[in-house]
Amino acid sequence: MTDSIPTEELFQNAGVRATQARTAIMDYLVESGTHPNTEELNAALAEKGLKIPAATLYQNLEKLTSAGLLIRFASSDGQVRYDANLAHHHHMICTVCHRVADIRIANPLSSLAIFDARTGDPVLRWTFENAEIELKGRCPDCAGT
Amino acid sequence: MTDSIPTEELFQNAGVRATQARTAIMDYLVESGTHPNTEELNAALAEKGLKIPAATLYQNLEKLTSAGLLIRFASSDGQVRYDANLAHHHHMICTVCHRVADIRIANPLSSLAIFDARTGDPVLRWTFENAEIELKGRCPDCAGT
DNA sequence: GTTTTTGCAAAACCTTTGCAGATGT
DNA sequence: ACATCTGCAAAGGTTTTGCAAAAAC
Repeated sequence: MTDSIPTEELFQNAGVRATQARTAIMDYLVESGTHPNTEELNAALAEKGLKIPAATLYQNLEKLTSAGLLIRFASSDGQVRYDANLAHHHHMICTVCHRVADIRIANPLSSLAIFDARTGDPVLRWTFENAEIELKGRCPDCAGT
Repeated sequence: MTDSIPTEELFQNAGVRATQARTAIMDYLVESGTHPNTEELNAALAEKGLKIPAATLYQNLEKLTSAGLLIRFASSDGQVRYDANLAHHHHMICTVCHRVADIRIANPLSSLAIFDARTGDPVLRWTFENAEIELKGRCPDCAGT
């Protein structure tokens, strides 16, 4: 785990101005470690007393994403989500409480036994670049229920 | 590979009427083995001379999905896509030509070495249900370029 | 003949854009 | 002071809804 760099400094290094809305968005994503969509993000900030207009929110998310301070991705349900964890990682999603945990999978891609789903033949002639893996299951709190 | 069941029969078993648009959608997805979004699907059917209004297309995709004849999923770019391959499988996407291949991964979930991306600790206390894996790389045709 | 589906038009929804005033550097 | 950002209003694109005519069973 890396030491956290102050948000101000992050913004300065990236050439992005430190405005109230922007700082709040970034801080929330870093501190909560969550992966909200715009609606969830807006709700979370509203609870903290910060109402950000839709246009401003979208503009900031675009800015922070293109500046490389956030990652934008889509979960398998199609929701566009934002993530302050820039290191390559995967997600594990609780099917009960929908908690999302960031995970690292140590197995190398080359250890995967990949077959063509139609023919059953091994898939040999592709070159692999990366994988996005979404695991679903029950988190410790929900596993017992 | 299972033998293909006639579309008419599939519809009858699922209690879904066999209309022209619906049959064309289903046949196209089965025959092409592709995973189009609505726009691509509409374009493909238009090329075959079948122009389906947006409302009808959406209604049919919803009907076929809820009847269990199609699977709806979102690729990591956020596009909602439809798939007539009902067997559990994953996708491998060419980063050059965007071809999508259906793949099966033989390794059991339990063989994955999963660590918490924040703490580095092994993730032990979750129960796993399934995984959605999207591999990216280059297909045989594009690997050489 | 009854129920479902089509396909038009309208509505709802999410995201982007234009721009004047406010804010950050 | 200058460039950027905010936030309102308006536009754009996609998906859903209402409903009368058409088609399927």
